[in-house]
Amino acid sequence: MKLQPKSMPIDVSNLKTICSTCSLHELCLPAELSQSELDLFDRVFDRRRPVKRGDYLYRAGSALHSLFAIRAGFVKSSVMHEDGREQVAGFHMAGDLLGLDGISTSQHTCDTVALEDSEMCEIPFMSLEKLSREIPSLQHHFHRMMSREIVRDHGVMLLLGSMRAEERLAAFLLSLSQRFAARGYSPTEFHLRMTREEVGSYLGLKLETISRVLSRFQEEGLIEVRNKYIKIIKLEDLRELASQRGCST
Amino acid sequence: MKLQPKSMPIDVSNLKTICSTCSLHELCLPAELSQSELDLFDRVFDRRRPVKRGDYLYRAGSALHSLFAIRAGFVKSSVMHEDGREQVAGFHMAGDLLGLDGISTSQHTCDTVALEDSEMCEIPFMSLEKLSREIPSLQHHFHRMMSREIVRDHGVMLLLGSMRAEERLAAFLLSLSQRFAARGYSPTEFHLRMTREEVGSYLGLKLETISRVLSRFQEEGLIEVRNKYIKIIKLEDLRELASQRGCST
DNA sequence: CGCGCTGTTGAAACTTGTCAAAGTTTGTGG
DNA sequence: CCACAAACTTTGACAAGTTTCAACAGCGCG
Repeated sequence: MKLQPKSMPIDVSNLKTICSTCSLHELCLPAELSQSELDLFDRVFDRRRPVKRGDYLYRAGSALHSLFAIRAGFVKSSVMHEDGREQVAGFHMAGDLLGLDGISTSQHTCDTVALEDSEMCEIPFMSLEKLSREIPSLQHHFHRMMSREIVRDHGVMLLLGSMRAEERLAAFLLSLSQRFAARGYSPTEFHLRMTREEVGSYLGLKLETISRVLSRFQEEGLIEVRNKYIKIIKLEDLRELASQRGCST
Repeated sequence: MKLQPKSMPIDVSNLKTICSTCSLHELCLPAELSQSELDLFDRVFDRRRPVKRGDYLYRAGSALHSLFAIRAGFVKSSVMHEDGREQVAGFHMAGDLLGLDGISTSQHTCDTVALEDSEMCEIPFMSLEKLSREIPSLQHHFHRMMSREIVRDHGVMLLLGSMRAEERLAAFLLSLSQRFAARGYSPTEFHLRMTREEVGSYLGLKLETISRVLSRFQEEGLIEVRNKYIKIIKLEDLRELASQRGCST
């Protein structure tokens, strides 16, 4: 049995940096730009930055300089309690835009760390604002991405506020499945990049509960679990469990 | 004993519509604009719209036309489950900007309804985008307001994900207190505009739990409760209960 | 090859939800 | 302006779901 998901459809090492050739540009900030706009965009944002597992993109309290678009990899952002407890605020993958929390006060309010070796496009925020004054479709798309973040957060609030453990985990798995699918990976087989504890933090549950519910799902034949490997067997049943109450990780 | 909070510091009936004379413009979208920019802003956005208690500003699924800045009043927004359950996503008061969720897909994703007679400034979104291309400080302030919404949502996620009922309610009361104070009302005496059920929905708790915790707070002398009237007696103790884990309603 | 981190599982404790009943306030129509 | 109905709130007893504590197993990195 094959335990690894399909190999990555993007060969990072061969990619040119610029957006116009990036296979993500449909998902990412320059979506909807015309070729000439894209060229302009490229001229302004040509920074590419690899980050290793465990590297922080930014930390709560640090000044906002740039937003980061994920070119490849997997990232977690979390807010800290004063007492040291961590609440995971989101998991992010290729095409997602990070750092929006920092615009409000020009200081980041959460920590963002790579859960696997990743590659970012760094987008100086001042430049983005300037350029988006010149390119209306860029401006609009940026607004949509911020708004999408708000909608996503509402989904999480819904999940945390009114779903039981099983429902939360089902919604979480479905959300991952959809997001992987949108990026060309298998929607039914994938590796979790995060620990049970991080999943639990995100879903407002303890790691033991995550472990138990995953085991129960497996007993019921909904999924197959082996460590971080997940195979979704009965997608429809999972969907029913989550009651379609959309959550978008 | 006086059970009513101070009368409103803003006499709505005497206000002119335009932002330049609005006592909220420090809190609201045109914050940071110069006088000439403000005049320009006024020329574009002079719509003022009263809404009665129970009126919807917009509903999930409806097209985004305008954002709404609250001039006066109190508003609730909520997302609906398919099964009919409601999750309150936020409570909003004077100076808050509503409708940001609709930018993502040009369709609103939540319902927004007035909890008391209120007055809105309607801001056509297309015009806002256009104007913010011309006025960088407006553009930047708009971005900050969207970002603030994201930060606020993270605070709620933290609250829902890792605080117990008492902590959640303490944080909620403190947040209301701060927001009233910022608008010139008493930070220690106010009327809740929403029902226990709505508070519960927002905090991920049942209405009975809200009622019980409020009673317990009263027994412990932290607050005085009479129906919707709340008087905070031991602000510091409440703060400690909430562990300062900031939530911004 | 072993130590540490991660994950699994069980039993007991705790928090919150559910159900039910009664009291209170608010709004409406006469 | 009163009366009644509807909506909201409080409180208790009990049930359910989740966490806590603890022990142990497995995997992976050095």
